[in-house]
Amino acid sequence: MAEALELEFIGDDRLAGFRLQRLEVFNWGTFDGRVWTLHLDGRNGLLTGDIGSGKSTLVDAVTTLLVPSQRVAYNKAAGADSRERSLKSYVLGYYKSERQESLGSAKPVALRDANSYSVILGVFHNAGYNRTVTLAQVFWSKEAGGQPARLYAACERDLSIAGDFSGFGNELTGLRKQLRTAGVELFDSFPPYGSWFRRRFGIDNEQALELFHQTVSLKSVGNLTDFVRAHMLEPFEVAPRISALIGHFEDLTRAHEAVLKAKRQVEMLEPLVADCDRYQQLAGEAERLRACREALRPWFASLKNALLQKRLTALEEELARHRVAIERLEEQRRNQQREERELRRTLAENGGDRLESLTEEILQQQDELARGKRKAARYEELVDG
DNA sequence: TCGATGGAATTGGCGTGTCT
DNA sequence: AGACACGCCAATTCCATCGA
Repeated sequence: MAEALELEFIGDDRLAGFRLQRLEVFNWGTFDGRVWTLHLDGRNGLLTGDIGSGKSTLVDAVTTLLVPSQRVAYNKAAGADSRERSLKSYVLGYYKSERQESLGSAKPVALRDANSYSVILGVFHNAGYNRTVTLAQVFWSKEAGGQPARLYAACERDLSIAGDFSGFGNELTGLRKQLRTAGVELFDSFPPYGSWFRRRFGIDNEQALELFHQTVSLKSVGNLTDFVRAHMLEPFEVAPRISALIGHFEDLTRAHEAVLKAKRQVEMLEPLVADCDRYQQLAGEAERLRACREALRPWFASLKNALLQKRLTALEEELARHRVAIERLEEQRRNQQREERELRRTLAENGGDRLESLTEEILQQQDELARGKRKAARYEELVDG
């Protein structure tokens, strides 16, 4: 059934942006038992085939890689009943229904059982920036009858199912370890996986993927206006938008008031700043003058010191001069003493003793004379009396 | 339109392996 | 031996879908 598919290339668009390079599926729907690869090399492709040959199965593989699971509705492209296709049906490989004789109800027949696992892998390449991103998802049955468990894997290089998603033994833990060692990012849920590849692909809006999903899986668009409204326009909530506008306006008003207040504050503070500057200048000046005043005493002391030194020198010179004068006078005195002694000696030698006795005699005669005069005067008085 | 339902995502607990 | 990362599991919450 799967072999009946054909892929032909139409046109050759400019290979800009991230484009699907290769799609690989393993145990996906009716693509059973080996790795099935679709080489697109980033070009547009036209998938043709008979009814039920697996066209939408491949398209759903791409959808599953890029769209969160709760959004995926596998029945859209096939236009079939919602119960016909599900993730479980792809993983287990339902290919027909068998009417059960005992119950009379239809039961799907699976290609695989719960012991197998499935891998879908897409390699995307951006020729403009030479970047490659591989997205892959691994599915396995956790419990019989339940929904398949899944592991999301993403890596910024070219991976393949044969090279990276096989040969790990029976346990999924081995696969986790193997992928982690190879530098592959693993995710347990879609949101982190989705944001990982959206960041790499440069898709900043989740709605873009929603639109992609809708356009991939829709066969016809009944009402274009509704379609555009539902999938291409952001939902527009008026009330919160208005309240946000009012809030924004109030914010602006508050900001304006804050600016005015700040301006007033600046105006009021500017003289203060000038005063502060003036104060600082005056304080510096006062400090400088104070230091000068402090320096006056030593300055004058040094001046006085210099003057005193000068005076000391002058006095020392004067002292020396006086010493010389004293010496000279001393010499003179000694000479005169010698002369005096010479004269005395000469005097004594030339009757000096006689002169002395004559002097004594003169003094005695003068005393005698005075006594006589006093007696005469007494006599006169008595006579008269 | 609304409640029921089921699946997906999230969160917290527990066990295990690895590294220091 | 203890700290830490990781995986697994169960309980809970969230969300989309379906049917009355």
